[in-house]
Amino acid sequence: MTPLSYTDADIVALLGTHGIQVTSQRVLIAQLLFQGMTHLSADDVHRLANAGGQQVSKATVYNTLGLLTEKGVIRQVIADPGRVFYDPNTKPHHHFFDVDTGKLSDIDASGVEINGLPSLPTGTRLEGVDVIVRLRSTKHS
Amino acid sequence: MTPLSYTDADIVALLGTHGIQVTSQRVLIAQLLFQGMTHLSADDVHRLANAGGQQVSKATVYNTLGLLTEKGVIRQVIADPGRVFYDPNTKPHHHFFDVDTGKLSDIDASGVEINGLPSLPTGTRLEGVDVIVRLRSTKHS
DNA sequence: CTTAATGCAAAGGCTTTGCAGAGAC
DNA sequence: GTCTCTGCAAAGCCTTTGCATTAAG
Repeated sequence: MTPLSYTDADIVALLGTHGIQVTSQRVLIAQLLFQGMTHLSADDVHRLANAGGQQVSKATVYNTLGLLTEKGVIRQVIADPGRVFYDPNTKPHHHFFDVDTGKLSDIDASGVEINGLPSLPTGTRLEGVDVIVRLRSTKHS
Repeated sequence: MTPLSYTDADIVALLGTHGIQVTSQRVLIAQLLFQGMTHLSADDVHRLANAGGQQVSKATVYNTLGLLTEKGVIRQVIADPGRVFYDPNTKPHHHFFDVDTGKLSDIDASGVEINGLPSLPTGTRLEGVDVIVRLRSTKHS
Protein backbone atom coordinates (compact mmCIF):
# COMPACT_ATOMS: atom_id res chain seq x y z
CA MET A 1 0.00 0.00 0.00
CA THR A 2 2.68 2.44 0.96
CA PRO A 3 5.22 3.07 -1.75
CA LEU A 4 7.66 4.60 0.71
CA SER A 5 9.91 2.29 2.57
CA TYR A 6 12.11 3.28 5.45
CA THR A 7 15.16 1.23 6.23
CA ASP A 8 16.74 1.18 9.65
CA ALA A 9 19.40 3.48 8.27
CA ASP A 10 16.78 5.98 7.14
CA ILE A 11 15.24 6.06 10.57
CA VAL A 12 18.61 6.37 12.28
CA ALA A 13 19.44 9.26 9.98
CA LEU A 14 16.07 10.87 10.70
CA LEU A 15 16.68 10.71 14.43
CA GLY A 16 20.20 12.02 14.04
CA THR A 17 19.03 14.95 11.95
CA HIS A 18 16.74 15.97 14.75
CA GLY A 19 19.35 15.61 17.47
CA ILE A 20 17.80 12.55 19.01
CA GLN A 21 20.01 9.88 20.50
CA VAL A 22 19.50 6.57 18.79
CA THR A 23 18.30 3.55 20.73
CA SER A 24 16.70 0.38 19.52
CA GLN A 25 13.35 1.30 21.04
CA ARG A 26 13.30 4.69 19.37
CA VAL A 27 14.14 3.23 16.01
CA LEU A 28 11.42 0.64 16.38
CA ILE A 29 8.78 3.15 17.38
CA ALA A 30 9.69 5.60 14.64
CA GLN A 31 9.65 2.78 12.15
CA LEU A 32 6.18 1.70 13.16
CA LEU A 33 4.93 5.20 12.48
CA PHE A 34 6.78 5.83 9.23
CA GLN A 35 6.34 2.36 7.83
CA GLY A 36 2.65 2.72 7.28
CA MET A 37 2.45 6.50 7.50
CA THR A 38 -0.58 5.85 9.63
CA HIS A 39 -2.10 7.56 12.64
CA LEU A 40 -1.34 5.57 15.74
CA SER A 41 -2.33 6.04 19.34
CA ALA A 42 0.20 5.43 22.09
CA ASP A 43 -1.55 2.19 22.81
CA ASP A 44 -1.37 1.16 19.15
CA VAL A 45 2.36 1.79 19.19
CA HIS A 46 2.78 -0.14 22.40
CA ARG A 47 0.84 -3.08 21.07
CA LEU A 48 2.59 -3.14 17.70
CA ALA A 49 6.02 -2.75 19.24
CA ASN A 50 5.50 -5.70 21.52
CA ALA A 51 3.88 -7.76 18.80
CA GLY A 52 7.14 -7.87 16.91
CA GLY A 53 9.16 -9.87 19.36
CA GLN A 54 10.84 -6.79 20.81
CA GLN A 55 9.68 -5.62 24.17
CA VAL A 56 9.07 -1.96 24.89
CA SER A 57 7.52 -0.57 28.04
CA LYS A 58 4.58 1.77 28.11
CA ALA A 59 6.69 4.45 29.75
CA THR A 60 9.21 4.32 26.95
CA VAL A 61 6.48 4.50 24.35
CA TYR A 62 5.11 7.68 25.92
CA ASN A 63 8.58 9.12 26.45
CA THR A 64 9.56 8.45 22.89
CA LEU A 65 6.36 9.74 21.33
CA GLY A 66 6.71 12.89 23.42
CA LEU A 67 10.31 13.31 22.36
CA LEU A 68 9.59 12.76 18.68
CA THR A 69 6.78 15.29 18.90
CA GLU A 70 8.90 17.84 20.71
CA LYS A 71 11.68 17.49 18.13
CA GLY A 72 9.27 17.85 15.24
CA VAL A 73 9.68 14.36 13.83
CA ILE A 74 6.00 13.57 14.23
CA ARG A 75 3.00 15.53 15.39
CA GLN A 76 -0.01 15.01 17.58
CA VAL A 77 -3.55 14.98 16.29
CA ILE A 78 -6.19 16.00 18.80
CA ALA A 79 -9.49 14.76 17.46
CA ASP A 80 -10.70 12.02 19.76
CA PRO A 81 -11.49 13.03 23.31
CA GLY A 82 -9.33 10.93 25.56
CA ARG A 83 -6.90 9.61 23.01
CA VAL A 84 -4.03 11.35 21.24
CA PHE A 85 -2.99 10.20 17.79
CA TYR A 86 0.53 10.55 16.47
CA ASP A 87 1.09 11.40 12.85
CA PRO A 88 4.37 10.90 10.98
CA ASN A 89 3.23 13.33 8.33
CA THR A 90 4.42 16.77 9.42
CA LYS A 91 3.59 18.50 6.18
CA PRO A 92 0.57 20.79 6.45
CA HIS A 93 -2.57 18.74 6.05
CA HIS A 94 -5.89 18.18 7.71
CA HIS A 95 -8.00 15.29 8.88
CA PHE A 96 -11.24 13.46 8.60
CA PHE A 97 -12.31 11.94 11.86
CA ASP A 98 -15.05 9.35 11.92
CA VAL A 99 -16.85 9.84 15.20
CA ASP A 100 -18.38 6.40 15.05
CA THR A 101 -15.31 4.35 14.27
CA GLY A 102 -12.66 6.60 15.80
CA LYS A 103 -10.65 6.43 12.59
CA LEU A 104 -8.56 9.28 11.26
CA SER A 105 -7.67 9.89 7.64
CA ASP A 106 -5.69 12.56 5.89
CA ILE A 107 -6.91 15.49 3.88
CA ASP A 108 -4.21 16.83 1.64
CA ALA A 109 -3.78 20.51 2.38
CA SER A 110 -2.73 21.44 -1.11
CA GLY A 111 -6.26 22.01 -2.32
CA VAL A 112 -7.55 23.49 0.89
CA GLU A 113 -7.65 27.20 1.42
CA ILE A 114 -8.66 28.98 4.60
CA ASN A 115 -9.38 32.67 4.35
CA GLY A 116 -10.58 35.34 6.71
CA LEU A 117 -9.00 34.13 9.93
CA PRO A 118 -8.58 37.09 12.26
CA SER A 119 -5.16 38.21 13.35
CA LEU A 120 -3.75 36.49 16.39
CA PRO A 121 -4.38 37.85 19.86
CA THR A 122 -1.51 40.04 20.97
CA GLY A 123 1.17 38.24 22.89
CA THR A 124 0.70 35.01 21.00
CA ARG A 125 2.31 33.38 18.03
CA LEU A 126 0.94 30.78 15.70
CA GLU A 127 1.61 27.17 16.56
CA GLY A 128 -0.52 25.58 13.87
CA VAL A 129 -3.95 25.35 12.34
CA ASP A 130 -5.84 22.11 12.68
CA VAL A 131 -8.89 21.37 10.61
CA ILE A 132 -10.89 18.35 11.68
CA VAL A 133 -13.80 17.32 9.50
CA ARG A 134 -16.01 15.18 11.69
CA LEU A 135 -17.94 12.40 10.02
CA ARG A 136 -20.58 9.90 11.00
CA SER A 137 -20.88 6.54 9.34
CA THR A 138 -24.10 6.39 7.36
CA LYS A 139 -26.01 3.42 8.66
CA HIS A 140 -29.43 2.40 9.84
CA SER A 141 -31.61 5.24 8.54
CA MET B 1 -19.25 41.70 29.32
CA THR B 2 -22.06 39.62 27.89
CA PRO B 3 -25.06 41.63 26.84
CA LEU B 4 -27.28 38.59 26.79
CA SER B 5 -28.93 37.57 29.97
CA TYR B 6 -30.73 34.32 30.48
CA THR B 7 -33.46 34.12 33.08
CA ASP B 8 -34.52 30.85 34.62
CA ALA B 9 -37.53 30.97 32.35
CA ASP B 10 -35.34 31.27 29.29
CA ILE B 11 -33.34 28.23 30.28
CA VAL B 12 -36.44 26.23 31.10
CA ALA B 13 -37.83 27.13 27.70
CA LEU B 14 -34.57 26.16 26.04
CA LEU B 15 -34.61 22.75 27.66
CA GLY B 16 -38.26 22.26 26.80
CA THR B 17 -37.66 23.14 23.16
CA HIS B 18 -35.09 20.39 22.97
CA GLY B 19 -37.23 17.80 24.67
CA ILE B 20 -35.23 17.74 27.85
CA GLN B 21 -36.94 17.20 31.15
CA VAL B 22 -36.41 20.11 33.49
CA THR B 23 -34.66 19.61 36.80
CA SER B 24 -32.99 22.12 39.05
CA GLN B 25 -29.56 20.70 38.31
CA ARG B 26 -30.03 20.91 34.57
CA VAL B 27 -31.23 24.47 34.78
CA LEU B 28 -28.26 25.41 36.92
CA ILE B 29 -25.74 23.78 34.62
CA ALA B 30 -27.24 25.25 31.47
CA GLN B 31 -27.32 28.64 33.13
CA LEU B 32 -23.65 28.47 34.01
CA LEU B 33 -22.82 27.86 30.39
CA PHE B 34 -25.17 30.41 28.85
CA GLN B 35 -24.63 33.08 31.45
CA GLY B 36 -21.12 33.83 30.40
CA MET B 37 -21.22 32.16 26.99
CA THR B 38 -17.86 30.75 27.97
CA HIS B 39 -16.07 27.50 27.32
CA LEU B 40 -16.21 25.35 30.41
CA SER B 41 -14.76 21.96 31.20
CA ALA B 42 -16.81 19.44 33.12
CA ASP B 43 -14.70 20.22 36.14
CA ASP B 44 -15.31 23.94 35.73
CA VAL B 45 -19.04 23.30 35.68
CA HIS B 46 -18.82 21.07 38.71
CA ARG B 47 -16.85 23.63 40.65
CA LEU B 48 -19.04 26.56 39.67
CA ALA B 49 -22.23 24.67 40.37
CA ASN B 50 -21.14 23.78 43.86
CA ALA B 51 -19.76 27.24 44.50
CA GLY B 52 -23.23 28.70 44.32
CA GLY B 53 -24.69 27.03 47.36
CA GLN B 54 -26.39 24.34 45.31
CA GLN B 55 -24.86 20.92 45.31
CA VAL B 56 -24.48 18.88 42.18
CA SER B 57 -22.63 15.62 41.87
CA LYS B 58 -19.93 14.93 39.35
CA ALA B 59 -22.00 12.16 37.78
CA THR B 60 -24.90 14.52 37.20
CA VAL B 61 -22.60 17.11 35.69
CA TYR B 62 -21.30 14.58 33.18
CA ASN B 63 -24.76 13.16 32.52
CA THR B 64 -26.19 16.60 31.94
CA LEU B 65 -23.38 17.84 29.74
CA GLY B 66 -23.69 14.67 27.69
CA LEU B 67 -27.43 15.12 27.40
CA LEU B 68 -27.20 18.77 26.42
CA THR B 69 -24.62 17.87 23.80
CA GLU B 70 -26.67 15.01 22.42
CA LYS B 71 -29.73 17.23 22.17
CA GLY B 72 -27.81 19.96 20.43
CA VAL B 73 -28.12 22.59 23.14
CA ILE B 74 -24.36 22.89 23.51
CA ARG B 75 -21.40 21.38 21.75
CA GLN B 76 -18.09 19.86 22.63
CA VAL B 77 -14.77 21.39 21.70
CA ILE B 78 -11.91 18.95 21.34
CA ALA B 79 -8.73 20.98 21.55
CA ASP B 80 -6.99 20.02 24.74
CA PRO B 81 -5.80 16.46 25.04
CA GLY B 82 -7.41 15.02 28.12
CA ARG B 83 -10.07 17.64 28.69
CA VAL B 84 -13.29 18.33 26.83
CA PHE B 85 -14.70 21.83 26.73
CA TYR B 86 -18.39 22.57 26.38
CA ASP B 87 -19.53 25.49 24.32
CA PRO B 88 -22.99 27.06 24.52
CA ASN B 89 -22.46 28.66 21.15
CA THR B 90 -23.79 26.22 18.58
CA LYS B 91 -23.59 28.60 15.67
CA PRO B 92 -20.77 27.77 13.23
CA HIS B 93 -17.57 29.24 14.56
CA HIS B 94 -14.00 28.27 15.25
CA HIS B 95 -11.49 28.51 18.06
CA PHE B 96 -8.18 29.79 19.18
CA PHE B 97 -6.52 27.46 21.64
CA ASP B 98 -3.57 28.68 23.67
CA VAL B 99 -1.39 25.65 24.18
CA ASP B 100 0.42 27.29 27.08
CA THR B 101 -2.54 28.50 29.08
CA GLY B 102 -5.13 25.97 27.96
CA LYS B 103 -7.56 28.79 27.19
CA LEU B 104 -10.06 28.70 24.37
CA SER B 105 -11.52 31.70 22.58
CA ASP B 106 -13.95 32.09 19.75
CA ILE B 107 -13.29 32.93 16.15
CA ASP B 108 -16.39 34.20 14.47
CA ALA B 109 -17.04 32.07 11.41
CA SER B 110 -18.67 34.84 9.44
CA GLY B 111 -15.39 36.05 7.98
CA VAL B 112 -13.83 32.66 7.62
CA GLU B 113 -14.02 30.72 4.43
CA ILE B 114 -12.73 27.21 3.83
CA ASN B 115 -12.39 26.05 0.25
CA GLY B 116 -11.13 22.97 -1.48
CA LEU B 117 -12.11 20.34 1.04
CA PRO B 118 -12.47 17.02 -0.74
CA SER B 119 -15.81 15.26 -0.88
CA LEU B 120 -16.61 13.00 2.02
CA PRO B 121 -15.62 9.36 1.98
CA THR B 122 -18.52 7.22 0.79
CA GLY B 123 -20.72 5.92 3.54
CA THR B 124 -20.21 8.93 5.73
CA ARG B 125 -22.06 12.14 6.35
CA LEU B 126 -20.80 15.42 7.67
CA GLU B 127 -21.01 15.98 11.39
CA GLY B 128 -19.14 19.26 11.53
CA VAL B 129 -15.94 21.06 10.69
CA ASP B 130 -13.72 22.17 13.52
CA VAL B 131 -10.94 24.64 13.01
CA ILE B 132 -8.53 25.01 15.90
CA VAL B 133 -5.86 27.69 15.63
CA ARG B 134 -3.19 26.71 18.10
CA LEU B 135 -1.26 29.52 19.77
CA ARG B 136 1.71 29.84 22.04
CA SER B 137 2.07 32.70 24.46
CA THR B 138 4.97 34.89 23.41
CA LYS B 139 7.32 35.04 26.34
CA HIS B 140 10.97 34.72 27.26
CA SER B 141 12.72 34.87 23.89
C1' DC C 1 33.07 5.96 34.15
C1' DT C 2 29.36 9.22 33.55
C1' DT C 3 25.21 10.45 31.63
C1' DA C 4 21.02 9.25 29.55
C1' DA C 5 17.33 5.85 28.45
C1' DT C 6 14.43 2.05 29.90
C1' DG C 7 11.11 -0.58 32.63
C1' DC C 8 8.11 -1.41 36.30
C1' DA C 9 4.67 -0.19 39.16
C1' DA C 10 2.23 3.22 41.38
C1' DA C 11 -0.16 7.43 41.06
C1' DG C 12 -2.92 11.00 38.65
C1' DG C 13 -6.40 13.26 35.67
C1' DC C 14 -10.76 12.88 33.36
C1' DT C 15 -14.79 10.29 32.46
C1' DT C 16 -18.01 6.36 32.89
C1' DT C 17 -20.70 2.97 35.34
C1' DG C 18 -23.76 0.51 38.83
C1' DC C 19 -27.01 0.86 41.84
C1' DA C 20 -29.70 2.74 45.77
C1' DG C 21 -32.37 6.64 47.07
C1' DA C 22 -34.89 10.90 45.76
C1' DG C 23 -37.64 13.44 42.77
C1' DA C 24 -40.83 14.24 38.71
C1' DC C 25 -45.34 13.41 36.55
C1' DG D 1 -47.32 4.40 41.60
C1' DT D 2 -44.13 4.38 37.90
C1' DC D 3 -40.46 6.12 35.49
C1' DT D 4 -36.53 9.10 35.42
C1' DC D 5 -32.89 11.71 37.56
C1' DT D 6 -29.42 12.18 41.07
C1' DG D 7 -25.56 11.05 44.01
C1' DC D 8 -22.01 8.28 45.76
C1' DA D 9 -18.35 5.43 45.22
C1' DA D 10 -15.90 2.37 42.54
C1' DA D 11 -13.92 1.31 38.32
C1' DG D 12 -11.90 2.45 33.66
C1' DC D 13 -9.13 4.66 30.13
C1' DC D 14 -5.09 7.25 29.01
C1' DT D 15 -1.05 9.37 30.56
C1' DT D 16 2.60 10.78 33.82
C1' DT D 17 5.90 10.08 37.50
C1' DG D 18 9.60 8.04 40.66
C1' DC D 19 13.19 5.36 41.01
C1' DA D 20 16.16 1.33 40.37
C1' DT D 21 18.34 -1.05 36.42
C1' DT D 22 20.43 -1.11 32.08
C1' DA D 23 22.49 0.65 28.03
C1' DA D 24 25.11 4.38 25.48
C1' DG D 25 29.28 7.23 24.57
